[in-house]
Amino acid sequence: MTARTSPESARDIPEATVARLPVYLRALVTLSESGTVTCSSEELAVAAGVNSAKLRKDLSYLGSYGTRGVGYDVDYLRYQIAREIGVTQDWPVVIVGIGNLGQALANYSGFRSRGFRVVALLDANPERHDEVVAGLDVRPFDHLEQIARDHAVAIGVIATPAVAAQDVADRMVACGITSILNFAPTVLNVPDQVDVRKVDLSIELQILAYHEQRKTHGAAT
Amino acid sequence: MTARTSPESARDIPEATVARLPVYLRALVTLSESGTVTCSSEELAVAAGVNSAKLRKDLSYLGSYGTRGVGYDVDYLRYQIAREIGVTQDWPVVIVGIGNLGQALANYSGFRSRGFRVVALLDANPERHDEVVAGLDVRPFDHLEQIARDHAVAIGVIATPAVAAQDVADRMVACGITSILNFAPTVLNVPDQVDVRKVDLSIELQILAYHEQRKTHGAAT
DNA sequence: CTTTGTGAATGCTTTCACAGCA
DNA sequence: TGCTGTGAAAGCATTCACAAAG
Repeated sequence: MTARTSPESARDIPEATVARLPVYLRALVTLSESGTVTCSSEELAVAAGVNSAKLRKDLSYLGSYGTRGVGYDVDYLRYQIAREIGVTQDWPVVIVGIGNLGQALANYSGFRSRGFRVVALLDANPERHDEVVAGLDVRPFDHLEQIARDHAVAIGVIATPAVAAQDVADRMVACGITSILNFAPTVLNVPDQVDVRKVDLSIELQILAYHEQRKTHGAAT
Repeated sequence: MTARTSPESARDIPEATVARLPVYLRALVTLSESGTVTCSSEELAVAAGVNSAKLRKDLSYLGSYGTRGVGYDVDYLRYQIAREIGVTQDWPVVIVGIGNLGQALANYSGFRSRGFRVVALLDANPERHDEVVAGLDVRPFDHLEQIARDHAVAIGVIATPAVAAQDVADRMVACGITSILNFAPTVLNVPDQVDVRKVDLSIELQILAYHEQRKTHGAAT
């Protein structure tokens, strides 16, 4: 029953809205870079691929950042959303499992430009410890504890094979990491206070296959 | 009560359920490989990381494949779900954009083992056309039309930079591809009959960052 | 007159709780 | 008895439609 004397963004934002805020932020960055100063909810909605009623409802959870009859100031709204998400600061991140996918993640420039900094790459396989990926040494998994402490890492990325993922998650949790992005195709068991998000490439394809099957089934002409 | 003479999988399955079927399938494969013959909804739910009421409700949309008092036959249910999703057949897939991520996807063994076959790798950059990735030649993007026709490709994967993604999507649609998995951080505009699913790595991290920010803020005890 | 912000209505999803069957 | 399958209830999310504000 935490009595929060809340500073101001204590409104609780629905999960569905939280998941869309980064999309709005991306659209705003694009608009800003193209020199757009002001935009209506309709324009931003199109850029973000949602409908404008939903966009306005989502933004209303953050506060009243628009002007009636005019729209939103692109840079102002961009800042407010970035602040709400928490990407005005930089988040240190470790990636564990430097196979093909781990390397791709390490090289992904989109992280750095969006508030994340990869501080270490770890792999259990000693043969990889020679390598340098994306300008970082690949280090032994055992270094996790020290790295997590030194850099105050709160977010970990798991890109190992499925069998290793639970062990890695356990070790991350033991090191005080409380947010995990899991690319391994397995369910992770973690304590309640730890957030896990999963990205499963083949699950996404399977969802597409389901709908595809339905299409070719029904109409054919 | 519905008197269904219907061809059999004509029930319409809620989208939220469709998205979980691949997770159940994966859990069933694991159970099957570990020699489990029968499992209760509770056991399967734990393996899939959901609660058992949700699992049973989800399965009820497919039909009555369990036995009261006993549970589910692992292999039988596994087959029924695979059939419902449409992964008893093989789906030919093309990957466009063979950078770090595209290479990782091309090498990902989880596709082949789960009903998908990568039939071609395409890239617009001529410098890449020498390379062989995952046993496949990297071919010019212009070959898309012919490849799509020859292999009856229905599913395309976009792993290009954001600026190229819409063009690639347009070309895919023109070639008759009706399902797209998009890894580029941009919104795609496609006709209604085309399904798009997106995977955005930095959006996932941003969602974690939002919750992380809340944790370190509020309670400490 | 334009466009936001938001109650109210609608539509989905999850959870409950128990009847029905093995 | 034990566990599935499912109506009914509760909880979320989206959409509507309009009052309020500039």
